[in-house]
Amino acid sequence: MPRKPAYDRDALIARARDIFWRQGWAGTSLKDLERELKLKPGSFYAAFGSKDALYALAMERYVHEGVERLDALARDIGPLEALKVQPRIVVGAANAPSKACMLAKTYAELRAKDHELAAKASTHLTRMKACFTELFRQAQEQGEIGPDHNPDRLAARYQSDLLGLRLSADRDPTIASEIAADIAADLDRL
Amino acid sequence: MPRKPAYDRDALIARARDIFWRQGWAGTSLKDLERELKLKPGSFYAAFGSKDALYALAMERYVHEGVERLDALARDIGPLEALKVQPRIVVGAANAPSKACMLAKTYAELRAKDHELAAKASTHLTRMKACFTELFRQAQEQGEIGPDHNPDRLAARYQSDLLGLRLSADRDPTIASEIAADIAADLDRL
DNA sequence: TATATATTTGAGCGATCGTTCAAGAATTGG
DNA sequence: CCAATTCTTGAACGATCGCTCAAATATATA
Repeated sequence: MPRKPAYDRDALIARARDIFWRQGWAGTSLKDLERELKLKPGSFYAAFGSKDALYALAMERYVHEGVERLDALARDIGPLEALKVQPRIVVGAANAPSKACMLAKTYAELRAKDHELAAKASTHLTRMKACFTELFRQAQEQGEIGPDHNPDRLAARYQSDLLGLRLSADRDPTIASEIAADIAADLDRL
Repeated sequence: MPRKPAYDRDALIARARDIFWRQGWAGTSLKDLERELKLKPGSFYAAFGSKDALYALAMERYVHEGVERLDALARDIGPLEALKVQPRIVVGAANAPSKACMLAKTYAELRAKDHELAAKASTHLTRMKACFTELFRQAQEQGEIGPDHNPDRLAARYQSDLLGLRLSADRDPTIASEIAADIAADLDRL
Protein backbone atom coordinates (compact mmCIF):
# COMPACT_ATOMS: atom_id res chain seq x y z
CA MET A 1 0.00 0.00 0.00
CA PRO A 2 2.93 2.41 0.27
CA ARG A 3 4.03 4.98 -2.18
CA LYS A 4 7.28 4.55 -4.13
CA PRO A 5 10.05 7.17 -4.27
CA ALA A 6 10.03 9.35 -7.36
CA TYR A 7 13.82 9.20 -7.67
CA ASP A 8 16.44 6.63 -8.67
CA ARG A 9 18.64 6.33 -5.60
CA ASP A 10 21.61 4.93 -7.51
CA ALA A 11 21.49 7.74 -10.04
CA LEU A 12 21.34 10.29 -7.24
CA ILE A 13 24.45 8.81 -5.63
CA ALA A 14 26.29 9.06 -8.94
CA ARG A 15 25.25 12.67 -9.33
CA ALA A 16 26.25 13.44 -5.76
CA ARG A 17 29.64 11.84 -6.40
CA ASP A 18 30.22 14.19 -9.32
CA ILE A 19 29.24 17.24 -7.30
CA PHE A 20 31.35 16.28 -4.28
CA TRP A 21 34.24 15.28 -6.53
CA ARG A 22 34.21 18.69 -8.19
CA GLN A 23 33.46 20.96 -5.26
CA GLY A 24 34.74 19.07 -2.26
CA TRP A 25 33.11 18.58 1.11
CA ALA A 26 32.88 22.10 2.50
CA GLY A 27 32.38 23.46 -1.01
CA THR A 28 29.14 21.57 -1.42
CA SER A 29 26.19 22.82 0.60
CA LEU A 30 22.89 21.08 1.11
CA LYS A 31 21.35 23.81 -0.99
CA ASP A 32 23.60 22.67 -3.85
CA LEU A 33 22.59 19.06 -3.39
CA GLU A 34 18.89 19.86 -3.10
CA ARG A 35 19.03 21.85 -6.30
CA GLU A 36 21.10 19.37 -8.32
CA LEU A 37 19.39 16.24 -7.04
CA LYS A 38 15.97 17.91 -7.03
CA LEU A 39 15.26 16.77 -3.51
CA LYS A 40 13.72 18.82 -0.72
CA PRO A 41 15.36 18.53 2.70
CA GLY A 42 12.83 16.03 3.98
CA SER A 43 13.31 13.64 1.07
CA PHE A 44 17.06 14.08 1.20
CA TYR A 45 17.33 13.09 4.84
CA ALA A 46 14.85 10.25 4.42
CA ALA A 47 16.96 8.89 1.57
CA PHE A 48 20.49 9.37 2.86
CA GLY A 49 20.44 10.34 6.52
CA SER A 50 23.02 13.11 6.30
CA LYS A 51 25.40 14.95 4.02
CA ASP A 52 28.32 12.92 5.33
CA ALA A 53 26.52 9.62 4.79
CA LEU A 54 25.87 10.53 1.17
CA TYR A 55 29.48 11.64 0.77
CA ALA A 56 30.61 8.23 2.03
CA LEU A 57 28.33 6.49 -0.48
CA ALA A 58 29.67 8.75 -3.22
CA MET A 59 33.27 7.82 -2.39
CA GLU A 60 32.45 4.12 -2.36
CA ARG A 61 30.87 4.48 -5.77
CA TYR A 62 33.94 6.36 -6.97
CA VAL A 63 36.35 3.66 -5.83
CA HIS A 64 34.23 0.76 -7.00
CA GLU A 65 33.92 2.12 -10.53
CA GLY A 66 37.60 3.05 -10.61
CA VAL A 67 38.76 -0.40 -9.61
CA GLU A 68 36.35 -2.09 -11.99
CA ARG A 69 37.44 0.03 -14.91
CA LEU A 70 41.12 -0.66 -14.31
CA ASP A 71 40.57 -4.38 -13.82
CA ALA A 72 38.58 -4.58 -17.02
CA LEU A 73 41.32 -2.71 -18.83
CA ALA A 74 43.94 -5.12 -17.51
CA ARG A 75 41.92 -8.10 -18.71
CA ASP A 76 41.68 -6.52 -22.14
CA ILE A 77 45.23 -5.37 -22.78
CA GLY A 78 47.27 -6.94 -19.99
CA PRO A 79 48.45 -5.61 -16.61
CA LEU A 80 51.49 -3.56 -17.63
CA GLU A 81 49.76 -2.07 -20.63
CA ALA A 82 46.82 -1.09 -18.43
CA LEU A 83 49.16 0.66 -15.99
CA LYS A 84 50.81 2.45 -18.90
CA VAL A 85 47.54 3.61 -20.44
CA GLN A 86 45.88 4.70 -17.21
CA PRO A 87 47.77 8.02 -16.91
CA ARG A 88 46.71 9.09 -20.39
CA ILE A 89 43.13 8.09 -19.65
CA VAL A 90 42.77 10.15 -16.49
CA VAL A 91 44.38 13.15 -18.15
CA GLY A 92 42.17 12.83 -21.19
CA ALA A 93 38.90 12.35 -19.33
CA ALA A 94 37.43 15.53 -20.72
CA ASN A 95 34.08 15.55 -18.97
CA ALA A 96 35.14 14.30 -15.57
CA PRO A 97 34.02 16.51 -12.69
CA SER A 98 37.67 17.07 -11.86
CA LYS A 99 40.95 15.71 -13.14
CA ALA A 100 42.19 15.35 -9.58
CA CYS A 101 41.44 12.24 -7.55
CA MET A 102 38.36 12.57 -5.37
CA LEU A 103 39.95 10.51 -2.60
CA ALA A 104 43.07 12.66 -2.52
CA LYS A 105 41.00 15.84 -2.47
CA THR A 106 38.85 14.52 0.33
CA TYR A 107 41.82 13.40 2.38
CA ALA A 108 43.67 16.67 1.90
CA GLU A 109 40.63 18.71 2.85
CA LEU A 110 39.48 16.81 5.93
CA ARG A 111 42.52 15.16 7.42
CA ALA A 112 43.40 18.07 9.71
CA LYS A 113 39.99 17.84 11.39
CA ASP A 114 40.34 14.06 11.86
CA HIS A 115 37.09 13.77 10.00
CA GLU A 116 35.81 10.22 9.52
CA LEU A 117 35.56 10.86 5.78
CA ALA A 118 39.31 11.48 5.66
CA ALA A 119 39.92 8.09 7.25
CA LYS A 120 37.57 6.49 4.74
CA ALA A 121 39.31 8.23 1.85
CA SER A 122 42.63 6.91 3.12
CA THR A 123 41.27 3.37 3.31
CA HIS A 124 40.00 3.65 -0.23
CA LEU A 125 43.37 4.91 -1.42
CA THR A 126 44.98 1.88 0.16
CA ARG A 127 42.51 -0.33 -1.71
CA MET A 128 43.45 1.36 -4.96
CA LYS A 129 47.13 0.86 -4.26
CA ALA A 130 46.53 -2.82 -3.63
CA CYS A 131 44.95 -2.92 -7.04
CA PHE A 132 48.10 -1.43 -8.58
CA THR A 133 50.26 -3.86 -6.63
CA GLU A 134 48.36 -6.81 -8.04
CA LEU A 135 48.84 -5.54 -11.59
CA PHE A 136 52.57 -5.05 -11.09
CA ARG A 137 52.75 -8.53 -9.61
CA GLN A 138 51.01 -10.00 -12.64
CA ALA A 139 53.24 -8.05 -14.99
CA GLN A 140 56.25 -9.43 -13.20
CA GLU A 141 54.85 -12.95 -13.32
CA GLN A 142 54.45 -12.60 -17.07
CA GLY A 143 58.00 -11.33 -17.41
CA GLU A 144 56.93 -7.86 -18.56
CA ILE A 145 59.07 -6.26 -15.87
CA GLY A 146 62.30 -7.36 -14.25
CA PRO A 147 62.16 -9.93 -11.44
CA ASP A 148 64.01 -7.90 -8.81
CA HIS A 149 61.39 -5.19 -8.44
CA ASN A 150 59.09 -5.06 -5.44
CA PRO A 151 55.49 -4.78 -6.73
CA ASP A 152 54.35 -3.04 -3.57
CA ARG A 153 57.01 -0.40 -3.85
CA LEU A 154 56.34 0.09 -7.54
CA ALA A 155 52.66 0.52 -6.72
CA ALA A 156 53.36 3.13 -4.06
CA ARG A 157 55.46 5.16 -6.47
CA TYR A 158 52.94 4.69 -9.25
CA GLN A 159 50.06 5.88 -7.11
CA SER A 160 52.06 8.86 -5.94
CA ASP A 161 52.91 9.77 -9.53
CA LEU A 162 49.29 9.41 -10.52
CA LEU A 163 48.10 11.68 -7.72
CA GLY A 164 50.59 14.34 -8.75
CA LEU A 165 49.73 13.94 -12.40
CA ARG A 166 46.02 14.36 -11.76
CA LEU A 167 46.60 17.42 -9.64
CA SER A 168 48.74 18.88 -12.42
CA ALA A 169 46.12 17.96 -15.02
CA ASP A 170 43.57 20.13 -13.26
CA ARG A 171 45.74 23.14 -13.99
CA ASP A 172 47.20 22.42 -17.41
CA PRO A 173 46.04 19.45 -19.51
CA THR A 174 48.69 20.07 -22.19
CA ILE A 175 51.63 19.74 -19.85
CA ALA A 176 49.85 16.93 -18.03
CA SER A 177 49.72 14.79 -21.14
CA GLU A 178 53.48 15.14 -21.47
CA ILE A 179 53.89 14.06 -17.88
CA ALA A 180 51.54 11.15 -18.50
CA ALA A 181 53.68 10.05 -21.42
CA ASP A 182 56.81 10.24 -19.29
CA ILE A 183 55.24 8.17 -16.53
CA ALA A 184 54.25 5.51 -19.05
CA ALA A 185 57.74 5.58 -20.54
CA ASP A 186 59.23 4.92 -17.10
CA LEU A 187 57.21 1.71 -16.84
CA ASP A 188 58.90 0.43 -19.97
CA ARG A 189 62.29 0.70 -18.33
CA LEU A 190 61.46 -1.64 -15.48
CA MET B 1 51.01 60.68 19.20
CA PRO B 2 49.34 57.50 18.14
CA ARG B 3 49.38 54.19 19.85
CA LYS B 4 51.38 51.31 18.40
CA PRO B 5 49.97 47.83 17.69
CA ALA B 6 50.66 45.23 20.33
CA TYR B 7 51.31 42.52 17.75
CA ASP B 8 54.08 41.65 15.29
CA ARG B 9 52.34 41.66 11.93
CA ASP B 10 54.96 39.50 10.24
CA ALA B 11 54.80 36.89 12.95
CA LEU B 12 51.02 36.81 12.68
CA ILE B 13 51.21 36.17 8.94
CA ALA B 14 53.58 33.26 9.55
CA ARG B 15 51.22 31.81 12.13
CA ALA B 16 48.26 32.29 9.83
CA ARG B 17 50.16 30.52 7.05
CA ASP B 18 50.64 27.49 9.28
CA ILE B 19 46.97 27.38 10.25
CA PHE B 20 45.73 27.79 6.69
CA TRP B 21 48.30 25.31 5.42
CA ARG B 22 47.10 22.71 7.87
CA GLN B 23 43.36 23.29 7.85
CA GLY B 24 42.70 24.78 4.44
CA TRP B 25 40.48 27.69 3.55
CA ALA B 26 37.02 26.53 4.53
CA GLY B 27 38.50 24.56 7.42
CA THR B 28 39.80 27.71 9.07
CA SER B 29 37.21 30.00 10.63
CA LEU B 30 37.73 33.50 11.91
CA LYS B 31 37.14 32.12 15.37
CA ASP B 32 40.19 29.89 14.80
CA LEU B 33 42.30 32.81 13.64
CA GLU B 34 41.16 35.08 16.46
CA ARG B 35 42.04 32.43 19.00
CA GLU B 36 45.42 31.46 17.52
CA LEU B 37 46.53 34.97 16.63
CA LYS B 38 45.03 36.42 19.79
CA LEU B 39 43.25 39.15 17.88
CA LYS B 40 39.69 40.33 18.39
CA PRO B 41 37.62 40.85 15.21
CA GLY B 42 38.19 44.60 15.17
CA SER B 43 41.98 44.29 15.34
CA PHE B 44 41.97 41.48 12.82
CA TYR B 45 40.12 43.50 10.20
CA ALA B 46 42.13 46.60 10.92
CA ALA B 47 45.32 44.62 10.36
CA PHE B 48 44.43 42.45 7.37
CA GLY B 49 41.14 43.58 5.87
CA SER B 50 39.63 40.15 5.37
CA LYS B 51 40.20 36.42 5.78
CA ASP B 52 40.99 36.10 2.07
CA ALA B 53 43.49 38.96 2.16
CA LEU B 54 45.35 37.28 5.00
CA TYR B 55 45.22 33.97 3.16
CA ALA B 56 46.82 35.63 0.14
CA LEU B 57 49.57 37.06 2.33
CA ALA B 58 50.08 33.63 3.89
CA MET B 59 50.50 32.00 0.47
CA GLU B 60 52.98 34.64 -0.62
CA ARG B 61 55.00 34.01 2.50
CA TYR B 62 54.84 30.28 1.85
CA VAL B 63 56.15 30.61 -1.70
CA HIS B 64 58.79 33.17 -0.88
CA GLU B 65 60.30 31.05 1.85
CA GLY B 66 60.08 27.91 -0.28
CA VAL B 67 61.90 29.48 -3.20
CA GLU B 68 64.53 31.02 -0.96
CA ARG B 69 65.23 27.75 0.81
CA LEU B 70 65.64 25.84 -2.45
CA ASP B 71 67.84 28.52 -4.00
CA ALA B 72 70.07 28.58 -0.95
CA LEU B 73 70.31 24.81 -1.06
CA ALA B 74 71.31 24.91 -4.72
CA ARG B 75 74.04 27.44 -3.99
CA ASP B 76 75.34 25.16 -1.25
CA ILE B 77 75.33 21.76 -2.90
CA GLY B 78 74.65 22.46 -6.57
CA PRO B 79 71.45 22.43 -8.63
CA LEU B 80 71.04 18.71 -9.30
CA GLU B 81 71.95 17.74 -5.77
CA ALA B 82 69.42 20.23 -4.45
CA LEU B 83 66.71 18.74 -6.63
CA LYS B 84 67.68 15.27 -5.42
CA VAL B 85 67.63 16.22 -1.76
CA GLN B 86 64.42 18.22 -1.84
CA PRO B 87 62.07 15.20 -1.84
CA ARG B 88 63.68 13.79 1.30
CA ILE B 89 63.51 17.17 2.97
CA VAL B 90 59.80 17.71 2.45
CA VAL B 91 59.02 14.17 3.57
CA GLY B 92 61.19 14.54 6.63
CA ALA B 93 59.87 17.92 7.72
CA ALA B 94 58.51 16.56 10.95
CA ASN B 95 56.94 19.68 12.39
CA ALA B 96 55.50 21.16 9.22
CA PRO B 97 51.79 22.00 9.48
CA SER B 98 51.18 19.52 6.68
CA LYS B 99 53.36 17.41 4.43
CA ALA B 100 51.20 18.34 1.47
CA CYS B 101 51.87 21.50 -0.51
CA MET B 102 49.79 24.47 0.63
CA LEU B 103 49.44 25.73 -2.93
CA ALA B 104 48.20 22.40 -4.21
CA LYS B 105 45.72 22.10 -1.35
CA THR B 106 44.45 25.60 -1.94
CA TYR B 107 44.09 25.07 -5.66
CA ALA B 108 42.31 21.75 -5.23
CA GLU B 109 39.93 23.17 -2.68
CA LEU B 110 38.96 26.40 -4.40
CA ARG B 111 39.36 25.87 -8.11
CA ALA B 112 35.78 24.65 -8.64
CA LYS B 113 34.43 27.93 -7.26
CA ASP B 114 36.76 29.99 -9.47
CA HIS B 115 37.97 31.60 -6.28
CA GLU B 116 40.64 34.24 -6.72
CA LEU B 117 42.83 32.39 -4.23
CA ALA B 118 42.84 29.36 -6.53
CA ALA B 119 44.13 31.53 -9.36
CA LYS B 120 46.80 32.94 -7.06
CA ALA B 121 47.82 29.46 -5.92
CA SER B 122 48.16 28.44 -9.56
CA THR B 123 50.36 31.44 -10.31
CA HIS B 124 52.56 30.58 -7.34
CA LEU B 125 52.85 26.97 -8.52
CA THR B 126 54.00 28.26 -11.89
CA ARG B 127 56.62 30.36 -10.12
CA MET B 128 57.84 27.31 -8.26
CA LYS B 129 58.06 25.32 -11.48
CA ALA B 130 60.12 28.08 -13.06
CA CYS B 131 62.46 27.69 -10.11
CA PHE B 132 62.82 23.96 -10.84
CA THR B 133 63.34 24.69 -14.53
CA GLU B 134 66.21 27.01 -13.75
CA LEU B 135 67.89 24.38 -11.58
CA PHE B 136 67.56 21.72 -14.28
CA ARG B 137 68.96 24.19 -16.78
CA GLN B 138 71.96 24.86 -14.57
CA ALA B 139 72.47 21.15 -14.00
CA GLN B 140 72.48 20.61 -17.73
CA GLU B 141 74.88 23.49 -18.25
CA GLN B 142 77.24 21.89 -15.78
CA GLY B 143 76.95 18.55 -17.55
CA GLU B 144 75.23 16.86 -14.59
CA ILE B 145 72.42 15.68 -16.83
CA GLY B 146 72.35 14.78 -20.52
CA PRO B 147 72.14 17.56 -23.12
CA ASP B 148 69.02 16.32 -24.93
CA HIS B 149 66.64 16.82 -22.05
CA ASN B 150 64.20 19.71 -21.97
CA PRO B 151 64.57 21.48 -18.60
CA ASP B 152 61.00 22.75 -18.73
CA ARG B 153 59.61 19.28 -19.27
CA LEU B 154 61.81 17.83 -16.55
CA ALA B 155 60.58 20.53 -14.20
CA ALA B 156 56.94 19.79 -14.96
CA ARG B 157 57.43 16.12 -14.23
CA TYR B 158 59.49 16.88 -11.15
CA GLN B 159 56.85 19.21 -9.74
CA SER B 160 54.14 16.68 -10.43
CA ASP B 161 56.12 13.96 -8.68
CA LEU B 162 56.73 16.24 -5.74
CA LEU B 163 53.03 17.09 -5.40
CA GLY B 164 52.16 13.40 -5.41
CA LEU B 165 54.92 12.57 -2.99
CA ARG B 166 53.81 15.23 -0.54
CA LEU B 167 50.22 14.09 -0.69
CA SER B 168 51.40 10.53 -0.05
CA ALA B 169 53.62 11.68 2.80
CA ASP B 170 50.60 13.06 4.62
CA ARG B 171 49.23 9.53 4.86
CA ASP B 172 52.30 7.38 5.35
CA PRO B 173 55.76 8.90 5.96
CA THR B 174 57.49 5.50 5.82
CA ILE B 175 56.33 4.68 2.32
CA ALA B 176 56.84 8.29 1.33
CA SER B 177 60.53 8.19 2.14
CA GLU B 178 60.88 5.20 -0.18
CA ILE B 179 59.13 7.12 -2.91
CA ALA B 180 61.38 10.11 -2.22
CA ALA B 181 64.43 7.90 -2.65
CA ASP B 182 63.09 6.57 -5.93
CA ILE B 183 62.42 10.06 -7.25
CA ALA B 184 65.96 11.08 -6.39
CA ALA B 185 67.31 7.93 -8.02
CA ASP B 186 65.48 8.81 -11.24
CA LEU B 187 67.34 12.11 -11.40
CA ASP B 188 70.63 10.23 -11.48
CA ARG B 189 69.58 8.44 -14.64
CA LEU B 190 69.13 11.63 -16.66
C1' DT C 1 49.29 66.52 32.61
C1' DA C 2 46.09 67.40 28.87
C1' DT C 3 44.95 66.29 24.22
C1' DA C 4 44.94 64.00 20.02
C1' DT C 5 45.14 59.67 17.71
C1' DA C 6 45.23 54.59 17.52
C1' DT C 7 44.21 50.30 19.06
C1' DT C 8 41.44 47.04 21.53
C1' DT C 9 37.22 45.19 22.76
C1' DG C 10 32.98 42.51 22.30
C1' DA C 11 28.23 42.74 21.24
C1' DG C 12 25.82 41.74 17.44
C1' DC C 13 24.73 42.13 12.26
C1' DG C 14 22.63 39.42 8.16
C1' DA C 15 23.57 35.28 5.79
C1' DT C 16 24.18 30.62 5.47
C1' DC C 17 25.22 26.18 7.52
C1' DG C 18 23.22 21.15 8.28
C1' DT C 19 19.11 19.44 9.99
C1' DT C 20 14.24 18.58 11.85
C1' DC C 21 9.43 18.00 11.60
C1' DA C 22 4.58 18.51 10.98
C1' DA C 23 1.30 18.94 7.48
C1' DG C 24 -0.24 17.99 2.72
C1' DA C 25 -0.09 15.05 -1.53
C1' DA C 26 0.13 10.75 -3.76
C1' DT C 27 -0.12 5.88 -4.51
C1' DT C 28 -0.94 1.19 -3.30
C1' DG C 29 -3.75 -2.91 -1.37
C1' DG C 30 -8.27 -4.29 0.00
C1' DC D 1 -13.66 4.08 -3.29
C1' DC D 2 -11.68 3.82 1.11
C1' DA D 3 -7.93 3.38 4.19
C1' DA D 4 -3.23 2.72 5.14
C1' DT D 5 1.25 4.03 4.33
C1' DT D 6 4.84 6.58 2.32
C1' DC D 7 6.77 10.38 0.07
C1' DT D 8 7.01 15.32 -0.64
C1' DT D 9 7.01 19.87 0.83
C1' DG D 10 8.75 24.03 2.96
C1' DA D 11 8.92 26.67 7.14
C1' DA D 12 11.94 27.14 10.64
C1' DC D 13 15.52 25.69 14.25
C1' DG D 14 19.99 26.56 16.60
C1' DA D 15 24.66 27.08 15.31
C1' DT D 16 28.12 29.13 12.94
C1' DC D 17 29.83 31.85 9.08
C1' DG D 18 32.62 36.36 7.82
C1' DC D 19 32.35 40.81 9.23
C1' DT D 20 30.98 45.77 11.27
C1' DC D 21 31.08 49.36 14.45
C1' DA D 22 30.73 52.25 18.42
C1' DA D 23 32.48 52.56 22.89
C1' DA D 24 36.36 51.91 26.01
C1' DT D 25 41.30 51.90 26.61
C1' DA D 26 46.05 53.01 25.98
C1' DT D 27 49.96 55.74 24.20
C1' DA D 28 52.71 59.40 22.11
C1' DT D 29 53.27 64.35 21.63
C1' DA D 30 52.98 69.07 23.34
